[in-house]
Amino acid sequence: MTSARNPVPDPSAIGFAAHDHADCVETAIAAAEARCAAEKLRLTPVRRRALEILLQEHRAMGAYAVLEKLNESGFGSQPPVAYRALDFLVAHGFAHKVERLNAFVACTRPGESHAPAFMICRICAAVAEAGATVAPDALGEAAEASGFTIERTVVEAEGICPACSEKADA
Amino acid sequence: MTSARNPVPDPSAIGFAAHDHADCVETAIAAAEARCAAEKLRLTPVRRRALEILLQEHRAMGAYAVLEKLNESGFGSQPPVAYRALDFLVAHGFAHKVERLNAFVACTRPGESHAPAFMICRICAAVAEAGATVAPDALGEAAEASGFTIERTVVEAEGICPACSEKADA
DNA sequence: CGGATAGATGATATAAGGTAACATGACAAG
DNA sequence: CTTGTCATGTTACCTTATATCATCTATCCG
Repeated sequence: MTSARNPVPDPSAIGFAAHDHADCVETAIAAAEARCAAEKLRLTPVRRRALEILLQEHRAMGAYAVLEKLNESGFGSQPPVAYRALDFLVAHGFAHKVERLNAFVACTRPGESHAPAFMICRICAAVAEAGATVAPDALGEAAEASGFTIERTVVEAEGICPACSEKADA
Repeated sequence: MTSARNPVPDPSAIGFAAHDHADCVETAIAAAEARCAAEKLRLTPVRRRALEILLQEHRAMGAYAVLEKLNESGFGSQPPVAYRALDFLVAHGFAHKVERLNAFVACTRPGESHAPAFMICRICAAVAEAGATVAPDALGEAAEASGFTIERTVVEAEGICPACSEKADA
């Protein structure tokens, strides 16, 4: 489904800007290890590999795509394997789920407090995580007024990324 | 899936507050008809019925639940029937998709400009559409800075609704 | 009127996403 | 060493979503 909309996803799809990619994978893994050690979380082989996969691909991936890669690395090939690993990563802020795409991305700001906001290209499915917290105050007020307790907020903007925008002009 | 999480959804689930429901269905349908006439949109029987269904149920419904109801009304029973009708409603702002639940709700503010924001109860799956526009400025700025063109923004807050909150206290 | 075109519907088939439930294995605490 | 907890693996299955092709209907235009 995602892949149908996105036959040739831009492999450098995150952030809409060039960056030193090789480096960021290692850094992120190291950071994750440190944090898991500190918080007594268990970054098991499957989970670690799942995070590596998301970091390496560096774009939104469906659970089944992750599963396939996990399987290539010698882990189980059944859906729950991937979903459990991804659930762990999401639960602890190492990754996010992009609801709009039913897909997952590695978090680009490990450690920071989390109300992730995404910009999703409708054409190439590239995903960028926006900077600092972006959650709307107005929503908090509305929630308070009605007695609703917010635990998590998801913000996803759909539109056109710079690259596809240029192509359209041409 | 939704129904597994939500075996007994609160039937008066929208807005977290009592309201005159019988009335609002008719009003909304009439408004939709008027707008379709004005904008030369075709509110065909299937589409109209789909909107009625969403309005009557007055909560987030999966496409297949809508399909079932459509079928009871004498329309086709295959998925595309429901998805097409729902796509039309969403495209023109008569309904919204709640990404988090893979479900659809009738819009509670027909006519107003749309950057819908939802509050979703993690326990009973009730959904409330927040009032006025709630889209975060910070995101707009981030987008502009990176050259991303926003076309639509989705805001979904997960948490606990007043009713479930009370139950938890007891 | 009559044909062309565009949009809507119907039906078939299949892809993709997601979970429940149960069995096994690793490991630390008592 | 055994009990409890958490992670993994596997089976089976359910839900959500789309592609595709055929048909129908309305509208526009000559």
